[in-house]
Amino acid sequence: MQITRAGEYGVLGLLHLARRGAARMALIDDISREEEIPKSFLAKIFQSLVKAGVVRSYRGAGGGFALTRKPSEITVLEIIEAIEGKIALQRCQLDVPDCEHMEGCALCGLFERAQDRVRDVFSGTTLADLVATEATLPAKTRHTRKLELAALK
Amino acid sequence: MQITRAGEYGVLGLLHLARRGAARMALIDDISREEEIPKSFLAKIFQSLVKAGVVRSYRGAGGGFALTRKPSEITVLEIIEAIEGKIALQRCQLDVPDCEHMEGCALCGLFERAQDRVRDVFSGTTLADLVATEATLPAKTRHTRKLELAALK
DNA sequence: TGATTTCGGACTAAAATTGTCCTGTTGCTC
DNA sequence: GAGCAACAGGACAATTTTAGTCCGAAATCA
Repeated sequence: MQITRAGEYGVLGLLHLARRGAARMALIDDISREEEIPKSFLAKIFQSLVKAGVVRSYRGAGGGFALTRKPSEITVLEIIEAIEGKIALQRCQLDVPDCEHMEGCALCGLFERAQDRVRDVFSGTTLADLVATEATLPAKTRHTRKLELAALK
Repeated sequence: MQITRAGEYGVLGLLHLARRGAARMALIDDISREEEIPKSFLAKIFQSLVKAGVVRSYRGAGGGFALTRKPSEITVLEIIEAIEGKIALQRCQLDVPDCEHMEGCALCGLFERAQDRVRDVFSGTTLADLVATEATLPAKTRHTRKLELAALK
């Protein structure tokens, strides 16, 4: 299992929330429009994040989503695993023992080490870190970036 | 892109060659039987490895495959990337600029760091290392392992 | 020549990804 | 409590990727 769009969109959506300050609410509709993520797909993704306790949802008029914690207390690992399940480079590494390789499985050990490095990186990065990084980068809108890419082709 | 069976089978196949000593040849047919990998799939995988210069092929009667270098000079990274292309956690990281995220793409930077850690692990491990690791592990045949797993269910 | 073995491309089935859609359910406000 | 606003959740569908299969051709050896 790798990082799919679902995971990417999830981080992007939460990043949106993190940017607008602590407990401010936002509508799925607004997030999807501003981040250019398909609305119904994002809605589905946020359901997982609610279940995982990363965001709270408020129904009804005036509702929306808000982070349950400070951005500095939410790691990227937590977000991605809430959406995609445990990160695994290989089926070897999944919960249920499902690997039936050769002797003792030297390969599984290797995959496990690689995967642990990935988890290290993701667990060591919070939403607050990403927001801070953004601030140091040239602020291009996603739309501008798209135009640039189109021009390259 | 993650590690698929193709990559796994490739490493397993080469490991088989590495175990039987330096330049000894082996038939696809034997490797596939002993490692329990579908033959025509493995054949296809080995074609990529030939192209990448990791193994040499000899056609005709008495032919087969042999490593072109010592197992200690062949890294797992090289094998996997020969088969699956460059390892990338996300389309962001692929050759062609294909990412069109928001401002400056803090996420892409993060994915890149994670992916670099994976490549570190794989480029730091050679076939010889894997063979050595196997020697320290309880030698179970793949078949035995399968039976154990079946018993767990 | 004939047996053996890889080469390479076309093809296919199954699974995962990436969505859409529709029918709730909840909660707010008048 | 009527009606609207917003999320919840399941069924469904299109596309892409994975995981192979198959077969004819080319090379090599005896």
